[in-house]
Amino acid sequence: MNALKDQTSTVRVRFAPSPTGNLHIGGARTALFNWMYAKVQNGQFILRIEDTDLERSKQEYLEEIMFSMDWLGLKWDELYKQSDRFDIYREHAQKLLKEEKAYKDGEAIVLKMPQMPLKFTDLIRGDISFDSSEIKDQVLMKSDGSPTYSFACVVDDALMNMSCVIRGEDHISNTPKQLAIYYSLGFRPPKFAHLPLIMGEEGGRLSKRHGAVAVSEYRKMGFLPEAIVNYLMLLGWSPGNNQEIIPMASAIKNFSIRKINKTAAMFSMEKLEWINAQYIKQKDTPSLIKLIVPFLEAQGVGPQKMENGKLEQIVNLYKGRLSTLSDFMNWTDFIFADQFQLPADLKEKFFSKDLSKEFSLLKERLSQLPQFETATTEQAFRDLVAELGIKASDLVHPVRVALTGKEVGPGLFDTMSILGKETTIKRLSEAVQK
RNA sequence: GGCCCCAUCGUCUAGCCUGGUCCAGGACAAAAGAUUCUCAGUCUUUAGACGCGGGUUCAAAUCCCGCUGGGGCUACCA
Repeated sequence: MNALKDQTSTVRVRFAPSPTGNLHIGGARTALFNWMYAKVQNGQFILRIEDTDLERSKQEYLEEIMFSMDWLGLKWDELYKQSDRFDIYREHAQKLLKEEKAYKDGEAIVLKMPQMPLKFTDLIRGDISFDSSEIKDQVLMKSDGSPTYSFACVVDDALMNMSCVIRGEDHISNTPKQLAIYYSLGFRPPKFAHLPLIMGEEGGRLSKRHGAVAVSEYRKMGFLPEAIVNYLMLLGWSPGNNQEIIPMASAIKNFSIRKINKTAAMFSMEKLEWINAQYIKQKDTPSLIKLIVPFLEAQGVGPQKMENGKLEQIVNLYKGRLSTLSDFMNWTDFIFADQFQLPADLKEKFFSKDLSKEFSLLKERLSQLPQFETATTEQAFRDLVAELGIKASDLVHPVRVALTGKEVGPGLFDTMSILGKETTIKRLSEAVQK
């Protein structure tokens, strides 16, 4: 009914990355919390590219950031680039100059720090105040005509009608400087919420020296976007019902900025992997296949090796043991490889004793089977070991090694069934003649 | 150094606002057992925390102060 009132009460939040690198996992979490907050409040989520540093900003990073956000499912309602808005910043700086709230220093325009209490109520931390006498005059426009971070940020947040600025804790100390800019410009500051930082496993802020930090790296490692998002939201927030695997719909339902905690959280690859494994197990096989195929292709596995029913059988068998999609490759390489080399250490461990008699008997029995499937191969195998008077496990392990080149893996008879009669027999022969 | 933020199991956290229901709950990791041809998975179980010191109070993980520890900022980077 009242358009103006509606306008001002609308929740508008933003994520403002700088395209000087790929989307960082910490940035992704900031984006996620902003996005969730917008969803809960039925507001808008804005993506603003802070590319005022012309030197370091790169188009490829910009594209990568948008791609990764999209991949994570964080869709934005509006998009801005600060490099398109230099005129606006210049105008506002000129205004401050005219009003003598700023002065020139060479070509640069510098804000006279007003002497006033610079305090705000952080939605997560409560009241925070600074003494403005401790803060020096702030450069607004650099000598090269580009705006500084704080200035562009304030002008944009004000002009874009942000209701709340949700960002990392590292910006707490920037807030008083920005508050001074808001007041000098005559703008009303938004609300602020400063998120706890994500730390690396050895402490300190999460950075490249701790391993992968870019969302794209996690994608390439075979993490699912749902799992990354799920893990990230658990860093500093909890739905409060002991739930760990949280579907987005229920996360949004339970989300509240008040429930975000203040403590920095250490990033744990192990927990991320566990969550990823849970999501993989939850997937139905056809969708999982779709996700795995690109990884197979990247390994040079041709489509002729991915026949419909076959791949489904394989994926079903290995689904429960995957932490990441790329794990699938490590488990199943022996299925897709034409050539098969038995690792020397395993050869030594399992075939120093002569097994040619057992192996040829097994080959004989297996080749006679009219139906080569899990149940029939197992029956044939068990009959044979009973006749030979040996323990099943005495033969199971060498046979697994012969077929897969690995000591561990799923049930032997499932493995045989996937390999098929021909390959199974061929590998049994090769193992004993080697 | 100055300013600012933070402090529950090894890690992520619930509880703290509105003190008693908490000899502190869950999850990851760890250990043990069950299942099985191995490993993984699954199920069951065990171990494991309120940083320290002062207050306030009949009562403190919860409120207050100090210390210690960790983190951030201190750029014409964002």
